[in-house]
Amino acid sequence: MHAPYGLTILDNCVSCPRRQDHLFCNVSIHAAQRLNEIKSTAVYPKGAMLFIEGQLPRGVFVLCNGKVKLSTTSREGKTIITKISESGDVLGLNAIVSNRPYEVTAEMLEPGQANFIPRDPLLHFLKEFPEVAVRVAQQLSRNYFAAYEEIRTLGLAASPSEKFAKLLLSWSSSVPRENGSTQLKLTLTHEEIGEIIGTTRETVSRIFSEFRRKQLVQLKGATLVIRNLPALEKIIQS
Amino acid sequence: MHAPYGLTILDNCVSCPRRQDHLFCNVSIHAAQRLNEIKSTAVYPKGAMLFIEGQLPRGVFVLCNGKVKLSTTSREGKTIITKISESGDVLGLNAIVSNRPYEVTAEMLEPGQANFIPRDPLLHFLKEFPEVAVRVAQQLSRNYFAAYEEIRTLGLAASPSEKFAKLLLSWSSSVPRENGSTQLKLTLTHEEIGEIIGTTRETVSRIFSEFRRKQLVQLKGATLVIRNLPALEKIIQS
DNA sequence: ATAAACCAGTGACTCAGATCACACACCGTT
DNA sequence: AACGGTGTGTGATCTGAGTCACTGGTTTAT
Repeated sequence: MHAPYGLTILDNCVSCPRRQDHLFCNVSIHAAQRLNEIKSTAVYPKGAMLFIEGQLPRGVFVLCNGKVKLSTTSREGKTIITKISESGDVLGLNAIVSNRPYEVTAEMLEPGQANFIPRDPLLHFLKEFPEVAVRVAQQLSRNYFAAYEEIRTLGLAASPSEKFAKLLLSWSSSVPRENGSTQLKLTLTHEEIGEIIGTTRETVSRIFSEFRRKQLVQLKGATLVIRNLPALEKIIQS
Repeated sequence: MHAPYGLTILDNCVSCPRRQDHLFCNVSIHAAQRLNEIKSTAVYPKGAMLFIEGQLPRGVFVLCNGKVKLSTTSREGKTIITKISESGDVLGLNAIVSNRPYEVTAEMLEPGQANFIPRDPLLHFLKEFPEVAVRVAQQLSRNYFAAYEEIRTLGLAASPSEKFAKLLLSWSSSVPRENGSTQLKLTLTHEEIGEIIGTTRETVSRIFSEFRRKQLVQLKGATLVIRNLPALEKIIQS
């Protein structure tokens, strides 16, 4: 266990600019102390599985840094990625609240640190701090809306191009824009992008080529420059 | 207002066999009394809209009888049906909890009665009865899992045939089975079935024909007889 | 009773995207 | 340097399901 035990959830989060939004990173001092008692911190390597679809829920993971891929796989081996989680996200919450098996697999996309809170202490904690329980309910509701958005995308969006444009825009909205174009690190493979928007690797490759040809995006090494936001918006129009 | 005001939520639900499962139909006597004070009951005709996608949330509807179609529509006019709600379901809960616009449109598929609980009194009620609030959280979690199931169906299921088979099986699971075949009233049009499984009216028609040809199902008037459950299961296999 | 809507079924045609099959670039290993 | 592994780019081909068009049946309105 070479994890930095000196750090606490509070400590971790003090420096985080989005702390206010984070379910377990912005609670009363008493609640935070309690959380520190029941949590355990660990660093996970790239590729580590925090939990696997179908497992009985052991607890939740609060991601401190790094990215996590949430995915589900059919019997035939087809995989869809439902979300790329970032720091501050609470993983496995739905499974804990309703005591059902994890509905997704959570895999570290890059090395990172996470706090684990076991099921029973967590439920006990929520009874002790009802104000946090309310925020849990709101988080569940937010999860629902995210899932709902995905249903709309899968069920209503027409072509892979549209979905890809939508994905690029959702990425660009999380980074600052500078005179109409945004820049971001592209960490996913075409295969993974395909699993997000529900198409094949080849199709992603082709759409990508097409977007570059049309000067909508530009690729410099691993850095993706989105040069024409309006044109992407126009592709979506839904 | 020709609604049967004499009935209360409690009264309505006493005779309901699935009452135990229903969020607001199985609460303490005190909570029930409080609910009766803040609810109002009405009967809605077929085609009535309880609420519409995008509206600010006014409150929740507890469905007493009848069926309700929950759907969402894209700008281009394509519609998907996300759920057919039945008696006991609470509609609009997510919108109330997170105070966002209704994410779906709720339309009566057949005439029926519903209790309306306005937003503010409901939130107040939940503070007054935390044990009900916990059940609300669990209901939200259940809603999430239902949405998640839909994502899996839309994202992983391959062909319309598979999805239709899946739908038939989900229908058949809610009615008793008699020596391997189940019977149910078919109330939806092919168009609506298409909006559930994400395909066109014509394709539904063709798949339906195919299933009849293969003796998987049989149609007697508005009664659908599912004769070969195992074969349908085999079509899904995901 | 008749018209007007709506619903169901089926053929013919088309095309977007899945599938298959390569070629090539890049990177850490031995 | 040669190697296997992984990711990317693009042609060629195939096919499932969307679209269009029409028929006939059934329910609702006037």
